[in-house]
Amino acid sequence: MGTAVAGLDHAAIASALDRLVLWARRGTPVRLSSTSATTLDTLDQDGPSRITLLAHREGVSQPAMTMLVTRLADQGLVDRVHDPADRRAALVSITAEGRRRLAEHRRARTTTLQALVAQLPADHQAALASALDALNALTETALTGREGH
Amino acid sequence: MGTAVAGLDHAAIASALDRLVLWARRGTPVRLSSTSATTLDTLDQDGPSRITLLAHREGVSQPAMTMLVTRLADQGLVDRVHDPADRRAALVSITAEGRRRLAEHRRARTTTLQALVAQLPADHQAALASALDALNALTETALTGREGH
DNA sequence: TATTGTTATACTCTATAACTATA
DNA sequence: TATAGTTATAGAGTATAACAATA
Repeated sequence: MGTAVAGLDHAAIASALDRLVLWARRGTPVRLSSTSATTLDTLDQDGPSRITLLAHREGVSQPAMTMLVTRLADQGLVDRVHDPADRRAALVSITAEGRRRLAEHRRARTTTLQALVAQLPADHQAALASALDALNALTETALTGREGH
Repeated sequence: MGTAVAGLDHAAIASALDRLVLWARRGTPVRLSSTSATTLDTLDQDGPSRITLLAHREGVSQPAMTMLVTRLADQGLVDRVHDPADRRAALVSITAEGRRRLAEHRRARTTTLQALVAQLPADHQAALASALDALNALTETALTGREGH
C-alpha cells in the first residue's frame, strides 16, 4: 500500500489514457475486439479457465463471456473442453491459432504505438520507459483488486 | 522528433494501457460512451465544429458522428446550429449541460483511477507523475499527427 | 437448493451504401 | 459535379431475465 504522491493529476491521466487507447485502437487494423484480445491474453498467460472465472476476470457478464467464447471458438482461437470432474463446467483454452492471432494483434498495436512514441523527444520516451513498471503494477492491481501478483 | 530509447517495450505498454483503460471504464458507472466522452472533450477544448471535422478528429465515420451528435443533442449535451454561410453545414457546440456531464464523467473516472493508483507504492506513483507529460504529448501526437500543440 | 452454463430478447454503437439538399 | 449531412440497413458486442443440466 503506497502513500499519496503530490502532483499526480488523475483526471489528466484518465483523459490521456482514454484518448491514447482509442486512437491506437482505431489506428490498428481491427482483428480482435478489446475483450477478445484481453481474454486471449489471459488464457495465454494464465492457462485454461472456466467461463464464469473468465467473465469475472474480464469484467463482463457471464452470458457475454459465453457468447464471446462461442465467437472465438468459431474462429478456432479457443477450445472448449468439458470438465470430466464437473460436467456442468467447461474449460476454455487458447489454441495455437489463437496464439498466432494474439501475436499478430500485438504486433499491429505495437507498430501503431511505436510510430507515435518515436515522434516524442527522448526525455518523454525515457519517462514512459520508467513508468512501464508502474503501469503494469496498475493493471495488475486493477485485475486482481490487490497489489502485485 | 525524438530518438529511439532502449528498453522501451511498446507491446507491453500497449497491453498495459488496454487493460487499464478497459478496467477503469468498467469500474466507472457508465454515463458516456468512449466516443461521446472524447467528442464532448474536443468540443469543450476546441469549440464548435462541423460534423465531418468531428468525425475525422474522433476517427469514426461521418454517419456515425451524425448519429452520435443526434444522441448527444437529444440529451441536451450539444447544440446543432445551421451555418448561415453554408446551409448544407451544421455547427455542433457543447452546452452548459454537456460541460456538466463531462465534468461528472471525469470525476467518476478520476475516482476510479485514484483508488487504483493509491494502492501503488510511492515510487510507482512518482513514475506515473513523471510520465504524465509524456502521456499527454503522446495523445497530442495521436490527435494531430504531429508533436506538441 | 446452489452452481455452471446457454438461450431469448433488447439496446447501444458502429459501418457501408443510398439518398437529399446545397454549392 | 462535388460537398455536407441524413436515412436505411446490417452487424458486433453487451446486458438482464428465463431456462436447462448437474452437483
